[in-house]
Amino acid sequence: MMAKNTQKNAGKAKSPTLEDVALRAGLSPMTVSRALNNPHLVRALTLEKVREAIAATGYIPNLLAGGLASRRSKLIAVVVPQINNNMFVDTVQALSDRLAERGYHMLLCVSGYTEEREADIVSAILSRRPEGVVLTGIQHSPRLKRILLSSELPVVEIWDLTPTPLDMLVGFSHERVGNKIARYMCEKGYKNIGLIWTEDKRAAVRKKGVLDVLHENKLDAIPSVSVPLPAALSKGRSGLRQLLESGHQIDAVICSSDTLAQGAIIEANHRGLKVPGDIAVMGFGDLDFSQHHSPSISTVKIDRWRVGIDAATMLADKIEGKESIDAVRDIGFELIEREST
Amino acid sequence: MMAKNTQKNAGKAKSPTLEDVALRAGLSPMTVSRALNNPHLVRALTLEKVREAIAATGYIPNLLAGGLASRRSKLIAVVVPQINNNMFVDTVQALSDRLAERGYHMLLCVSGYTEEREADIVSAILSRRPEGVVLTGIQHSPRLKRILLSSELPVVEIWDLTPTPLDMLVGFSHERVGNKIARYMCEKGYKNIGLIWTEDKRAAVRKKGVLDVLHENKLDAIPSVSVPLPAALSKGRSGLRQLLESGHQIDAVICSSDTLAQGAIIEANHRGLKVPGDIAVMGFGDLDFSQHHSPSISTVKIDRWRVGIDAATMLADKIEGKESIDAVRDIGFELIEREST
DNA sequence: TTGTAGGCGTTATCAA
DNA sequence: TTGATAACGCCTACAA
Repeated sequence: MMAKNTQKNAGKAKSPTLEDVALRAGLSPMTVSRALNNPHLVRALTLEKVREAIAATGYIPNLLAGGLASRRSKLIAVVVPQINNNMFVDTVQALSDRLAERGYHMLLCVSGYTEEREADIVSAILSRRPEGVVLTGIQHSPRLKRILLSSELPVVEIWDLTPTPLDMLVGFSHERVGNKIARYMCEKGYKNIGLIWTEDKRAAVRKKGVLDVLHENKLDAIPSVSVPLPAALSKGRSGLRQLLESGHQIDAVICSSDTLAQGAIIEANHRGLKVPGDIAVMGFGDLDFSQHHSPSISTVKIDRWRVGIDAATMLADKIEGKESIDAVRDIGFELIEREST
Repeated sequence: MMAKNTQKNAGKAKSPTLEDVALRAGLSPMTVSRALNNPHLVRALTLEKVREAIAATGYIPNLLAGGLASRRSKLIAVVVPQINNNMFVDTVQALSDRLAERGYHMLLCVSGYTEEREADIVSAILSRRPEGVVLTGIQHSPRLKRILLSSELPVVEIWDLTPTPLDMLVGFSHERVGNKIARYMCEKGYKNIGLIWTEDKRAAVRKKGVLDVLHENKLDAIPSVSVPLPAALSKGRSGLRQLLESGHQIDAVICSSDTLAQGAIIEANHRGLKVPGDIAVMGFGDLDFSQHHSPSISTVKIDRWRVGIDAATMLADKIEGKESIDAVRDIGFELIEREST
């Protein structure tokens, strides 16, 4: 297959361009471009020639050039604190899938849990000229807010709720989740409740929601163990151990995630304590295993998939000028009672 | 802040360009570009002027333009069958981290488990002109191989092993994993072994590795339950149930993943069977929970993090002309004996 | 150490 | 329905 390169760079086999295709098809580059991007503006026969020429040359469009000229990168930046987190990962996958359907590619960035790093990462990623940004949470550094606002990019914040998002939002109220869990535990009659909690901000809001309601119900001085991120089964075990060995009487523990809850249950069983007979365990997240664990784990279910789908859809719609009705979407949550409580 | 736009587009506030920065700094665009990309070629005072002008204009480089001109996109395409898989997700995170350190961004694509879709996705992503590609596994469609080979891009295949990779590779031998597991189980004296296995290709190779050795040891007609992807705790439970109810005598089960193993253990306990007393359980992957489960789960550990780190490093090195010694890196694996066997 | 000229591969725009 | 022309914003190569 002879390379039909222009004279100048006879050496390096550069990948074929629109011009190469046009030459081969006996058309102008513009017509080929049109055939690719607006086929309905091109005669069927021409389309056919273009198809043939593309196949023959092995042409692959250059979206760097295309994006530069059209000012449409078809790129969405997605920023999450970490990928290897059971809660986020389903959302990311949903985002990726739906964005692909809509013709966008996903640039995935990991920000860790500090606002400064998030700001650095987003400002770096803006040089790719993404057409939209997905941010996790509603807490961002002032610098990041400024950059994003002045960029006028569509932004979706996910996994939290506020009446005043940067732009759009899909999430739920962590405080209300906490309230609901606490109310439920009180109604079940638990009197000596302990907490095993990770240290991130959203979890802290859920904790506040829990404590507020417990206090309303005259339950004070709630023993609480704080464990570092990431939430892991081992920390659920050590958390319960600490709680029990602190000398408090405990008839129930509320955990900031199902993973911790699973750890607590395993530790309880290991010590010969029955769940929920001797000690009840409540989780959060409704992870895959919670339903099928033994005992099955009471928890709060978040539609993680929907968060991703909605975020991608809202973004794509806004980019394409289809203004959707709601800029703030509360997807709610559902408390699921199972065997562990 | 007056916009110093050129006359033509007085309307839309376009984001500032190198030229805007240059004007403000009283320099040429080229010098500003140099200050950004090769600061050591620029006088300190000039550098300072540039910094000031960038801050004042709020300049954000345009990597679409930069990439087009320099033919360096600083983009790496990463293709995995699914993100929400406990095995891949750590590797992806490691990839993302290390690539960021090296100055690359990650374009993450989900291919599912079919070769055709993988080929479609990669050929689409090539239009972003990535400088390297990470592919999961060593099975690819002929079309994809052709495209990749003719693109002359650095490619790293991960999570499997072959003496003849497309380009570079970091992984391990699934067959040898299977061999080792089977040998171990035989040495422990288990005679009535059942299998609970998912259906993906790499798992199938491990299964073959297991069966080969079992047959060598005169263990034939191994009862085996096949479960659909994704591996989930529930399928471990139902898998064991099927195995037990099929009428076979079972003193041990080997599972294609720790998640299935955990499910099997839970099901066993649920039925009043002791693990490993009545039935031993072997997993694969050494997931987070395996060590802290009760009983702790015997498994094979893969350094998932290292796969990502190495893949990113090999790619970056190759792109930057630092040829590394080994194009094929076998990271091996480690059988970890724990309580469940 | 800095600047000039030209081109990277595509698309918007307008003309034919 | 197709084509010519001029950007898009930056960098390579070379000149000063």
